[in-house]
Amino acid sequence: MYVKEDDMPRASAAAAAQTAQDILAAAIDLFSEHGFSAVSVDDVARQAHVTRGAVYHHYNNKLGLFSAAAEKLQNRVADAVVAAAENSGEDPLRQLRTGCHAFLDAITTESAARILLAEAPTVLGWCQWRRMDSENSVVHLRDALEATGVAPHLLEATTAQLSGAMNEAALWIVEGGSADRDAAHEVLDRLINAALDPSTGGP
Amino acid sequence: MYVKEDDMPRASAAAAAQTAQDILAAAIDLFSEHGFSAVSVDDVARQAHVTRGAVYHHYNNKLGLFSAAAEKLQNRVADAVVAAAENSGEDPLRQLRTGCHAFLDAITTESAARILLAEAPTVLGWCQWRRMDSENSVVHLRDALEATGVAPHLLEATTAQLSGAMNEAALWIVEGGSADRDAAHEVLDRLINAALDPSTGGP
DNA sequence: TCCTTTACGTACATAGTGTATGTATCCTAT
DNA sequence: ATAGGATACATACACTATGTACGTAAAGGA
Repeated sequence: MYVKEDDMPRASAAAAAQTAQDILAAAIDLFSEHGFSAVSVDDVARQAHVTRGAVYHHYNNKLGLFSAAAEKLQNRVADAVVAAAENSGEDPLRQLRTGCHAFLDAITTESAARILLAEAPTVLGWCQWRRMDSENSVVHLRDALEATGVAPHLLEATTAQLSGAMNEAALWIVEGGSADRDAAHEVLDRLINAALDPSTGGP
Repeated sequence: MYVKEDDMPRASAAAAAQTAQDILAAAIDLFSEHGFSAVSVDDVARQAHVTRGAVYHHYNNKLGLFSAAAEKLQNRVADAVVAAAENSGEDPLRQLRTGCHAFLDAITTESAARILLAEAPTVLGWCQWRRMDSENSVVHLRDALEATGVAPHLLEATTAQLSGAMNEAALWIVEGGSADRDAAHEVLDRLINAALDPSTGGP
């Protein structure tokens, strides 16, 4: 026989939103620490002080839960990037630079790196991940590169490779220490310049 | 009751090696097409015309099977890269360039991209993957960058970000068409130059 | 106050992993 | 040559995790 721990009325609309939020927070916490497959829905439920039924009610399956977690983290990162870029003035090149460095800093904090960079592409599958990433994060990079005058036929390829470089740099920073962070930013500056300067192309 | 399809003596040493190879081939095929979690050990066993028992005998669990598959593909790619680099003469810069382009071409063929770039880091976990990748693939890039005179304090960061750029480029090529391939190679050349030329550093 | 909807909790069906066990064949030592 | 272990599988079973069907109680509008 199940007995409610707290006698607070859990079924009101506000309370329901709160439990959904609790579940999501627990999911982000556990997924970022142990990875998708090593975390069971029951684990998430326990950490959120609910049963699996509640999880399946708010998020229709385990993938939905993970997807929601990834989207939440992605929005946080994107917000930080956009805010930094907008605060850096009008020059598109300066905005690009600032945005890239802000991305590196934002994604290496609050355990976003593992979920967003390592697991999301695999767990969600490429099509869904690409769509999510394109709509939220990469699109800003693409637009910034376009604004600074990257050759149109290289725009997509440049976006992809610069994005890949930043993602790998982020994972490398997370794994290493803060000394690595400075080096990563320095190398990133070089790559940004290369992406912009046509004179450096070709052998 | 199970009846052997072929009456060939399956238990000899050579035959055992053959079935192990068959199982690995089936695993590579299925994992690359459907992904790790969507493929069951039973699926692999069926495709290799054995039972799950044989799979668990040769590879002690599902992760071991995947690990073996990844290692095999990685060796193939590494061989192609080394061969191309050695055929390109003595100049370390030319070797670096040739090797990078060879990597991009090798990893985008024979379905290595999905297993090695998308799934392996997640499935195997970062520590094991990093170790495997460092010992086989990234180490060549690192050595080549070192030979061309990259600043020591930026060597690791440069290796990571260039590697990340190439990996993302590979996934982008696989997803797109052959027109994308040319653009990817062109952008990659720019990034390589940037990694080498100190004058492009800083804002 | 009734009635539908929401928000959960519970029980079960199913699938997939790993392991224990059985058996036939190979290999080696005597 | 043969006995005895080791190898190469196949089979059966236990356990875990997912998802779903169902039950219940409270919320909120009619």
